[in-house]
Amino acid sequence: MSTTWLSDAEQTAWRSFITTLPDLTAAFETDLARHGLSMGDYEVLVFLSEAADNRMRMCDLAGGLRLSPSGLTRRLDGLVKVGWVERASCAADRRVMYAHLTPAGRAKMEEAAPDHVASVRRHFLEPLGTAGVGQLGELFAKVRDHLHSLQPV
Amino acid sequence: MSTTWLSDAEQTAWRSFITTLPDLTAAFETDLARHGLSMGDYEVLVFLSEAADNRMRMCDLAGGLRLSPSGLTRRLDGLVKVGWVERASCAADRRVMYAHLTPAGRAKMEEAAPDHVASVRRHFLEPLGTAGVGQLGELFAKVRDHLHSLQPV
DNA sequence: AGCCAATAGTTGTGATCACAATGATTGTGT
DNA sequence: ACACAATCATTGTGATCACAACTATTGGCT
Repeated sequence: MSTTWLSDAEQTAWRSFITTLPDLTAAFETDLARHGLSMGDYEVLVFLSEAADNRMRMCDLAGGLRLSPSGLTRRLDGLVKVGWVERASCAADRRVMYAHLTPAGRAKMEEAAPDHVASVRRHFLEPLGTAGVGQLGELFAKVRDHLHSLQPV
Repeated sequence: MSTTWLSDAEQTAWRSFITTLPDLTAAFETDLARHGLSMGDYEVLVFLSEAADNRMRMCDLAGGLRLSPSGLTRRLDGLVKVGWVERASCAADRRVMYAHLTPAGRAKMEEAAPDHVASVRRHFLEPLGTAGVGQLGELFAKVRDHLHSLQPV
């Protein structure tokens, strides 16, 4: 039925989703803060650590992180200041700046990653259960595909 | 298995979840912006419209919205400025300020709500399918209960 | 070659939010 | 009655982010 309102089942599902999200991300942020990292910082390190040569162009990184160009510029400022990332210009295209993970950045990343994984497991995956994890993956894959089909990247 | 890393199934589930979320909320924000509302504003109106006498104490509202007291104060400033909410002091306890939904605020809320519901349905519930909606509700209810059992409100 | 649109990154500005400090009021314990 | 802790809301300050404007560079088109 496609009325203007939600059915009871839809209502409870939507509410449990939308009310749980802030608490869930707050739990992740709190756990990561013990390493002096925000989730935003951590995700930058993850992207760079998985990239070829531990570096990415700013625009690609911004796209992957769903950050605006200016947002990434300022986020990187912080990471550069503490020495986990450095900027490197590109000889082939002088418009381009690379964000490059430093050894210190990689060390910080490897220090924090196990705790973060444990945090995700403890606050999220574990309560879902093995079957629930599989369901969750399928559900959000559907949502993602639907979003991308409407608003192609 | 509780290793330091995620299994493939966990990995794909977690990634599809964490990468879809920003796009999903962006879709909701975009749709709501057609009414001049942010999701934050909209949720304030929802809470007040469902409260007794269309009003709530600031501290209760902040708790419900998962906002800090200062965050709510500033968010309310904006809503008061456009006339959708007004502040009212409490005779019984003069520390307390009520946030009170105005008729204009209720009208704005009733104008935007059907579109927002349609947005939620279109971007989220519909791709999930009927069975998926039920699964989602159960999954996040488990996560919520787990979070609250660890960090009681 | 030369013009011009497209791309890459930064900076100015304003919005949103949290933390800490402050002021005002309430309630509790003695 | 009175002191003191707790509660409620706001303000000062700083962090994060997006949008718009800007500079620099590149690549396509004539």
